Amino acid sequence: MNNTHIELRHLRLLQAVAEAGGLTAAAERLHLTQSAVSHQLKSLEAALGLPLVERAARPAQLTAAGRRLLALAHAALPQVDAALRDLAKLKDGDAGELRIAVECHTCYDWLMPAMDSYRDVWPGVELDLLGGFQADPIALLLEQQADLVVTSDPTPRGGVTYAPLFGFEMLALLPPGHTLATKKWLLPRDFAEHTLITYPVPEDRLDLVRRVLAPAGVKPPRREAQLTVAILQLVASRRGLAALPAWAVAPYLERGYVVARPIGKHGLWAELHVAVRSADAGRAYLADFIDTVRRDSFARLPGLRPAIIQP
Amino acid sequence: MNNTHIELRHLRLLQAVAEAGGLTAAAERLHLTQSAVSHQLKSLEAALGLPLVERAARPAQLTAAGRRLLALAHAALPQVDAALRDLAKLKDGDAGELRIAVECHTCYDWLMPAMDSYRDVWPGVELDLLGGFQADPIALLLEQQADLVVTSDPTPRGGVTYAPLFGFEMLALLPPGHTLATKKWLLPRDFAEHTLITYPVPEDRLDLVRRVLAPAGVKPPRREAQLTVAILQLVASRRGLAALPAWAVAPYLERGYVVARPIGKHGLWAELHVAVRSADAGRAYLADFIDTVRRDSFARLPGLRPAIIQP
DNA sequence: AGTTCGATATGAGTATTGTTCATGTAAGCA
DNA sequence: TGCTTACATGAACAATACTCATATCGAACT
Repeated sequence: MNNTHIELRHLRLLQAVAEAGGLTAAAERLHLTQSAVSHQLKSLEAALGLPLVERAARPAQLTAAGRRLLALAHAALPQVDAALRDLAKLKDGDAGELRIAVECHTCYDWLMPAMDSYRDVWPGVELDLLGGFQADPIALLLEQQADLVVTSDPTPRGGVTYAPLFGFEMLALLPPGHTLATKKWLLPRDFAEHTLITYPVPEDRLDLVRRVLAPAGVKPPRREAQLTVAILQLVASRRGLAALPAWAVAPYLERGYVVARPIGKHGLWAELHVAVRSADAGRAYLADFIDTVRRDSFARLPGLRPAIIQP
Repeated sequence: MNNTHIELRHLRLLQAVAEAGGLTAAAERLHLTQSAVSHQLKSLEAALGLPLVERAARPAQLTAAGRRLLALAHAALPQVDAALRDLAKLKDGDAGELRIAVECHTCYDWLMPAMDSYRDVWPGVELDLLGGFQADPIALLLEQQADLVVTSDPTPRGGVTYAPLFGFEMLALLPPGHTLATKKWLLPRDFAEHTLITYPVPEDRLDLVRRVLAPAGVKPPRREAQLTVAILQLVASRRGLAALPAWAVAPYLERGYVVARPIGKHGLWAELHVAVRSADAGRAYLADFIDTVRRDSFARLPGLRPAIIQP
């Protein structure tokens, strides 16, 4: 009689809709089509005899029934994950070594908290963060100096397996009150007359230069700074413009310290991936680290979207 | 990577296997074939890369991995049920009236505790137990005197909807040391020379008489008693034989007060069903009462099996 | 108003996966 | 050693989840 055939899939769906704020965005996160999400939600609502999502509102609002089911999802899904983790430990053991190399300056912002959550559930894994900027971190991987690399360039290489983390937007930063702040988004020529403030990395590693300015033939003067705060300080004091990931500047935007604009009409989007040795790809503690980072990032960082590029 | 596609279905399966003590028994409870259960379990084990059930042992033993997943099931499934109940309340309201009529003397044994658990989750429903033995309780249902009837006879009647509760075995009771106790099971003629002690109901309501003794032309003398303990006392003091549901006599068997034997090689099995007015069948508080009773009974009563008879 | 754009809905077709049916195999018990 | 009970297996079938292509809807902007 009360044969409501609800499944974990439905809970994950509802959670994704709530977190992503819409069916379409949820579909991307779940690696499904928008149609699949719509159909699935509809059939669930039909089975329950109750609407779960207020379709009109944006971002999509859950109904009272939807919120009750979401509460169930929040209670149950972590338990499921924990159980699967325990099973993985039963299978492969709960110890391991995980030396992480990062090729991106701002990545520490989200990597450190993610590592903290990870440590809680895999206390047996020895976590290490390799210091210093690495020119070719993938080499470290193959030389067994590192076990996991965070990179923005998932070009296939022998013996290396990539997994996508997320896509994020690079925002152009202007001092408050700057003339360009009147525009909704910036074009390559808007950078021409300004100094570009960047981390100390080669030009071909800068997405803004490589994918936007260079193709347009714009070559602004550059000035380098080591730290994110230093870059922001230089922008705020009108020494030039910069481009940083949305998540890295969100706190400064809130305080009005600098102003951000998309680069190009659709924005400049970049992605992060992790690389591991293919031989290690099956290890549970490694796979779960990647899951943890991804989950943690989507929960913590603003303006993420799923990665699209296939290695 | 860690894409273990586990679903609530799997948890319910594992719980059924653990409770029923075997794949075949679990299949019956889930209203599936044994084959389906075997396939499903196998695919789950393959997905996890771990065996969950020790097939050799009887009753089927869970492995460490199986026990971990079972723990998850015990934690998660009640939360799911609670959520579905809340949704049902959102949909249909949380109040109602539920007057229960019972046509079986021993049913109070399990009905009262089940009503107690039910009261906890549906405090808004007014529960009433109609007293006295009813000749035709279905009539009460149609006259709006009762809202739910427990019966062993689900013959279709207009305006009445039946739902199966469970099947149970009627055991013949002998005093300890009785000659018949040497047999593994009793045959109709074994009853011929003994007084049959029963509740005060017409003969055609006694399964033993109707389905076993009458067809064999055996007509033993009868003696009636109102209470279960009285019947047991009479058997123990060698005034005759009786037949009662296995669950009703289990505590007395443990203490060796009486001895029980199956009736016929395969035992005499009876079933209980509930009847509600078809107009009410959709009401959430009613449907959930039936679920509660069924769950509660299987958890509490020994030797149950799913009902087979279709109304 | 009309147009455009982003988001959701829908219907038909396909793919996947769950279930049954009909057997086969292994282990426990007279 | 047969008999019985429980589980496994493979092929056929059924259910259902997903995608593709397209329609509809609503808000924002001329």
